[in-house]
Amino acid sequence: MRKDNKPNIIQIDHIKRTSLVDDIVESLISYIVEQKLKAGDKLPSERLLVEALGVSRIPLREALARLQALGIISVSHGKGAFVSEFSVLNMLYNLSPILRCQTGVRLLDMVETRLVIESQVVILAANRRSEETIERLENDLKAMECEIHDRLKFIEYDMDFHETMAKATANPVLVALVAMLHNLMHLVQESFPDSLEARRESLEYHKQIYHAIKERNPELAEKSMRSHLNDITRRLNDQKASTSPSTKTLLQAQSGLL
Amino acid sequence: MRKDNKPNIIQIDHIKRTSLVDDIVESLISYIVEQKLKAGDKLPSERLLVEALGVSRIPLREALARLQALGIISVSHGKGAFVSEFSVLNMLYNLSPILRCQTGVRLLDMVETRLVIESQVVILAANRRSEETIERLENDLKAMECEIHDRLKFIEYDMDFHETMAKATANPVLVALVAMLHNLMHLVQESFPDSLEARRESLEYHKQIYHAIKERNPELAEKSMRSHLNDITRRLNDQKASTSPSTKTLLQAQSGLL
DNA sequence: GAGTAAAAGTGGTATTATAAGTATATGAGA
DNA sequence: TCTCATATACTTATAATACCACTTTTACTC
Repeated sequence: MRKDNKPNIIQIDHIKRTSLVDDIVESLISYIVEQKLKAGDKLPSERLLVEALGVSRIPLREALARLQALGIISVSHGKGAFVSEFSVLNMLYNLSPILRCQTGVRLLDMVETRLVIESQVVILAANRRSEETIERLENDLKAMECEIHDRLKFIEYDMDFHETMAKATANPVLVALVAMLHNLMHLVQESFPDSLEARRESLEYHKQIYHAIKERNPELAEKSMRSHLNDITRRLNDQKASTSPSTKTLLQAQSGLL
Repeated sequence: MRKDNKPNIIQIDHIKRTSLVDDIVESLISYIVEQKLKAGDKLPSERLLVEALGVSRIPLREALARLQALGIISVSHGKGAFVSEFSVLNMLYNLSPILRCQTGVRLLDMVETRLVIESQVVILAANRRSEETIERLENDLKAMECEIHDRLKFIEYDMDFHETMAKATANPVLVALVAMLHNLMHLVQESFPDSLEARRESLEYHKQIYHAIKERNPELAEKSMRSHLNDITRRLNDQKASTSPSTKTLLQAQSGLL
C-alpha cells in the first residue's frame, strides 16, 4: 500500500518471489533437455524428484500437471512419468480446451473453417495419395456402410475418413489441424448427421470423394468435398431455423452434453 | 500380461478409471463456459471449489495448474484465480516449453498450411471486406513501404496485413488459426524475407492482393496469395539447398534464438 | 517350471497445518 | 468527519504425513 502514495526511502527492488512451481517446471525441462531424454524415456519417480529438488510433493505434482497439460510428458498410474512423443497433433489436441473456452465460436464458423482447410486437403491428398491411403479410405467407407444405423460409430468412421485424407497430404500440421477441428466438433455432435437419411447422403458424398482421390482427380475431389461440407452447413442452418432463432454457439451447443 | 496370451474367461470390460484431475478440468471448463465468465472474471476460491466438487485440494490444484499451463486462467497469490484474456500471444507463450523440448515440425509444412488456409481466406476476405478492412490494409502497405529497411518492423506489418485479411472473413476460428501459424513462424524468422530485394518483392505481392480484395475479385486475390506463398516456399528451398542438406526443423531453427 | 501370492515401487488422493500475500473492516487520532 | 495504520479475514502457496490404487518384480509353493 505504501508504494502508491509514499515513495519508499529505501530504494530496493521487491524481491521477485518467483513461483516455486515455475521453478520446478524450469528444472524439469532443463533436466529433460540436458539428459537428452527422448520420447518414451522415463522421468525419475516423484519421490526421487522431491528429494533431488528439495520441495514437497504438492508443487512438484503441480509442475508435472503443467507439463502434462502441455503434452510434454504423460503420467500413468503405477508406472511413472514418461516423455511424450512430440506431434503437432498432440500439441493441438492439448490446446483444444483453450478454444472451448473461447466463447462466441459459432458452429458455422467451425464448418466454414473445415471447408477452407479440407477443400484444399483433398486436392493435396488426390495428388499425393498412396495405395495405403486408398485401402484405409475403402475400409472406412465399408465400415460406415455397415454401421449406418449406429450413429456414434458412423461418426467415428466418418472422422477417420477425413483424417486419413489429411494424413495422405504428408503434412503433419494439416493432420493436426483437421484432427483438432474434428475433435472440437465431436463435442457438438449435432453437427453430424442425426438421421438415417442424412447419413446415407453423407455416405454418398464420401464415396464421391473417395473415387476422386483414387483417380487422382483433384478438381473433382475438391468439388465433392465442398458439396459435402456445404451440405452440413445447410443442415445446420435448417436446424437453427427450426429450433432457435438465435445463432447457435459452441458454448450453447455443448452445454447440453456436459 | 495375462490378457495377451490367455483369453479371459470372464468377459467383463475393464472399468474405465478416468482421472480425477481430468474430470475436475472438465468441470472447471464447463463452469467457465456455462457461467459465461469473461476475461478478468474471478473463479470461486479453492476452498469453495473443493467443497462444491467434493475433492481434496491436491487434485483441484493440479487441475488449476493445468488450466494455468494452457493460459486459460492465471492465479495470483492472495487474490484468486482469474480467467485470462485469450490471445494467441499468450497461447504461444505457454507453448514455448513444448517447442523447447521437442522437434519435428518442418518449416515447409507450415508454409504449405498457410497456403492452404490463406488462399481460401483471401477469397472470403474479397467477398466480405468492409471499408475498414481496406483502410487497415492500406495502412499496413504504407507502413511496410516506410519500414522496408527495418526487417523486424516490416515483418510486423506483414503479419498485420495477413491478420487483417483473416479478420475480414468475420470467422474467429480462421483469425485464430492464421495468427497462430504466423506466430509460430515468427519464432523462425528465417522464413521471412531477409534481404531488401526480397522485401520489395513481398511488398509487390501484397499490393496485388490488396487491389484484388479492394476490387472484390476473389480469383485474382487467390492467385496473388498463392504466388506470394509459393515465392516464400521457393526462397526456403533455395536457403535449404545453400546452407544445410538436411531438412530444417522448427527446433533447429529456433535453437539459436532461445 | 508354472502359477500364485507377497512385496516393493509407483502415482493418486485425502487430511491437516502453516506461511504468505491481499483486501477489508476497525478503530484511534486528528 | 476524515485519515491512516493496524487488525482481521479472506485468499493462495507450501509442507508433512498417511493411506489408497495400480504395476512390476520377487519369492514362494506346488
